[in-house]
Amino acid sequence: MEIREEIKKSIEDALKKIKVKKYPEILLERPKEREHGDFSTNIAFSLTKELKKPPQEIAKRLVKRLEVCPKIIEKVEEAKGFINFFLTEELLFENLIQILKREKNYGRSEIGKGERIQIEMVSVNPTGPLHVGHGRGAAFADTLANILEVMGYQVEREYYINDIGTQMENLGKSLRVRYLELLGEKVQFPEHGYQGEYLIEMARRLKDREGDKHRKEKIEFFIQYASSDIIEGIRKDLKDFGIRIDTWKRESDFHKEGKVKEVLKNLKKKGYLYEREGALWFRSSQFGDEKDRVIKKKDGSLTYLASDIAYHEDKFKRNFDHLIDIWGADHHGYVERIRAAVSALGYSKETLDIILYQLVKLSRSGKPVAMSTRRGEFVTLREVMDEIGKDTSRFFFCMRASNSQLDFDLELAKKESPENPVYYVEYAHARISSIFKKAKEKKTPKDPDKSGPTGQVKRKKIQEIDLKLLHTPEEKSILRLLLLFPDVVASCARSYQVHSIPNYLMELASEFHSFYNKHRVLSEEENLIQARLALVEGVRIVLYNGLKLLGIEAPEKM
RNA sequence: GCGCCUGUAGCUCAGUCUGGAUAGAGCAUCGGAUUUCUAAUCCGACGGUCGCAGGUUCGAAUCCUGCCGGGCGCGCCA
Repeated sequence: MEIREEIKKSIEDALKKIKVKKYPEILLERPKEREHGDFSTNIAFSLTKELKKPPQEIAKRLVKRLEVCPKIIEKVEEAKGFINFFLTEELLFENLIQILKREKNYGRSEIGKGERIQIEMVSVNPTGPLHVGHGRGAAFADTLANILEVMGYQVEREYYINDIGTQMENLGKSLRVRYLELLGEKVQFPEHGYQGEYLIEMARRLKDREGDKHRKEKIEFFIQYASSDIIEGIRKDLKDFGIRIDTWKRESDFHKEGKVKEVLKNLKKKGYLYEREGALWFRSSQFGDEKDRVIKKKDGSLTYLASDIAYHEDKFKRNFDHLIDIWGADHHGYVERIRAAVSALGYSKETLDIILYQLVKLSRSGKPVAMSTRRGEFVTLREVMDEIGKDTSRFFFCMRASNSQLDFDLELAKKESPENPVYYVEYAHARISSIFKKAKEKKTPKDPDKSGPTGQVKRKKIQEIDLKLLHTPEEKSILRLLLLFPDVVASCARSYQVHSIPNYLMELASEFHSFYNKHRVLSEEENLIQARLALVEGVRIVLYNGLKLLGIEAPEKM
């Protein structure tokens, strides 16, 4: 990152020298072709209009005036109007040393400056177990949170529980019916009831434990029983899926504490509420929403919007620097009304970002798996975890951009074959660990420092290792890729995306496997062994750090 | 009907924000590689009118408009 800044600055200096004052932001991209260098800029193209010269000419003039630090840049060239920069070996070696020194901290940065970010994640209604789609949201949110933490933000992960309202009523009614059915009564199933198998099982557990003593119990009992049972299940699912939740907020608390009433009063005072057709409306259309929204129904009960507004106001009052809501795409109709509410309450829209993730299309060996929440037919996160495993599932969930649908083939994910990218990355890590194990065995008692695992590489004083011995194309490729890792993480943090991490790891694993096939680490030549051990240790550290961001274990052997 | 997301190789997708070099991977298919650190690996080949049509531009997968296909949502359900 410092390197990019350094190059940018030198370009700016050169621009000044040729007396160009106005220019767009200088973009450094990573060229597709190796011959085009490590970084390149198209700045000359953007100046053609102003200077009325062809890009080649502008680029040539710039190159002539460019003064770059020779420790970083070995060569600068003009090619078809582009300016290409080639990094020095020295820099690549220095970076490897940094990786070995910083280990788990390689890739970290202080860009976040300790700013506080609150992430609202998962927040599924406790009316049933988490399903695959929620798993994607959870894996995505958790990974993004990890990335932001590594970038120096203080992240608070929060789950908001809608534990009251119509849906809870329906849940309670449904459980009651299932319970009474088990006691042999014939009862009409509620119209909007939850038909899932899990409620029948829940009823059975209740009956097995406590018999028929709840036969005459009021609906509140069943709501209470069902929701706490489900919430416990959700907590356990998330925990086993490696998702950390720092704070659990309950909708009912906002009511109890009078915060919902308070926020309504506030909105009313500002003139953003009005009555029509017996209901109370929020004037959200005034803030960019398509239409106004009901906030209190004709029957006097409040909609979820009311408490959601109170919840968001509560977030603002807790003084976070940024707020991020991560929702399933099926909630996108909700985005504008929440943003409207934020504006209406007088808070900055910029502080709140709402990220939507698209749904998961589940299949098995290419055949789609039908899902319907209404009929209670869905594949739960628990089932996926049991069948596929936490790590593989998390990798798949984070592999695709969040705003495109995710195809998830259960059979493919389960396969331990080349079709499955997860093993490919893990295998690279395991192979490296295995090299170190071997190296340790080779160690002779007379000369314990000659070769060995990480500890030995470090003890031997990294500076003494002759990294210049790493000169093959495969080794160079790896060194260049390692240099990119901090950039990849930073770019994820900027764009609130995570899929570049798995993609990067696959690329790094691929470069490593190529190297491994062509060259031997534990060769005859002691200095070369040391240099290569340092190199693969660098790869191992980066693979480890990347997998860690995804919440995945890095296996020592497979 | 309206709104959001999406359409790139046989399949799954990067690349689109910030327009640039012959459009990249993986899988599948075909052909090869291991007496040596894990073959869950490697090397090579094949494969694309970037949904379609216009427009802007020296230059468009990328920006604009229209159309077509897929997903999701659409006033007192969440």
